[in-house]
Amino acid sequence: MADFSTLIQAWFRQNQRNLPWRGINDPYKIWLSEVILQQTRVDQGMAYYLKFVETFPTIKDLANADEDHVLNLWQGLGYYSRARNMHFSAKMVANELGGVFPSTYKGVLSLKGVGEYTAAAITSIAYNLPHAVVDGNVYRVLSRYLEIGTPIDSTQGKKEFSLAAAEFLDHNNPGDHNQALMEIGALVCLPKSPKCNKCPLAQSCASLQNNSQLNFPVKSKKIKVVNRYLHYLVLTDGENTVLKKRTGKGIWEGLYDFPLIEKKVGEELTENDLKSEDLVGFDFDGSFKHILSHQRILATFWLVRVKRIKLVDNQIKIAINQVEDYPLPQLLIRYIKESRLFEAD
DNA sequence: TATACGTGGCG
DNA sequence: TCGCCAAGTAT
Repeated sequence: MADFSTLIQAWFRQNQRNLPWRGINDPYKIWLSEVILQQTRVDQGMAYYLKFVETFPTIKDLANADEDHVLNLWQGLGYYSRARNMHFSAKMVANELGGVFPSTYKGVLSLKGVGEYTAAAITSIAYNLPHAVVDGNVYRVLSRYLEIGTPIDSTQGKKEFSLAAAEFLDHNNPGDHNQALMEIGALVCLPKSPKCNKCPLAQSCASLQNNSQLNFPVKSKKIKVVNRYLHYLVLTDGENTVLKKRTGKGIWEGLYDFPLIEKKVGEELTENDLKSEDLVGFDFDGSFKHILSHQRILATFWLVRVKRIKLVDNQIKIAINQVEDYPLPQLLIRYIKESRLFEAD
């Protein structure tokens, strides 16, 4: 009987998707694709990859870009630290490594935003180095194939799955092996309804034999969701509106939004929250529920009319038809699309 | 080690 | 509607 890696690679040759980052060995583009695909589906990331490659064809182009430009291209994809870290690392490669992308596992791992998974993916695919990837797909395939019940979000689990993945690795073709395993996870060994009748590992899969597929992988931690109540102040003097860059450590760091006031449950916005002698009046202008991984945001938008806009801190004033120049959270993009205030001319 | 970090699709 | 999931990393 053919061994594990032979089976998955034969399947991969026949069934892999035709993706723009396949069949290349430019470490920069492979790096970009891997970062985009962190916690992100191919369908969602594809357009972003194409945009990035077109706008920044080389790591040097990315290094020379403004952060706002990079974040603007990333707008709508989420997990914006990926873009900030990649930009930071590109500048580091350009300025401190002579523009040469690192060629060892440790060197790649040292880049900001690159962890064990991404370092293994880049070095195995671009350089044919024997490092096994362990991602969500690998956890799912291997936990079912071997019926490993150790929680994948535990230290012990990470250790066990890394060991198992390394034992199966084809040292002659680590890149193809890694991509084949992940592709099976993405196309066949699905979380809810695995297509075991199409799986190249069906003959030897423990979960298929015992019909235990849906019991794996095991996770121990549960996500708890908290509610947040954000009141956005859309300050306008009839022509311009105030935008503010988010510099704090929290969500949407580096993106722009309106000045906002956060309230507790049941608390309402009052005129005291606005306190401007130039205040003409304010009106409710819409309310959105925005679901995030760990929080449920209830956003209320207030159209605040003032005689003239006075800027404070690092606020900037924008013409109402120029919001597209700034990277914004998806929540605000949705609001702007639905609000009459930002209609172009 | 536990938590924060986005968005969109699916059953 | 809601919880889970999707090629993880930083702190």
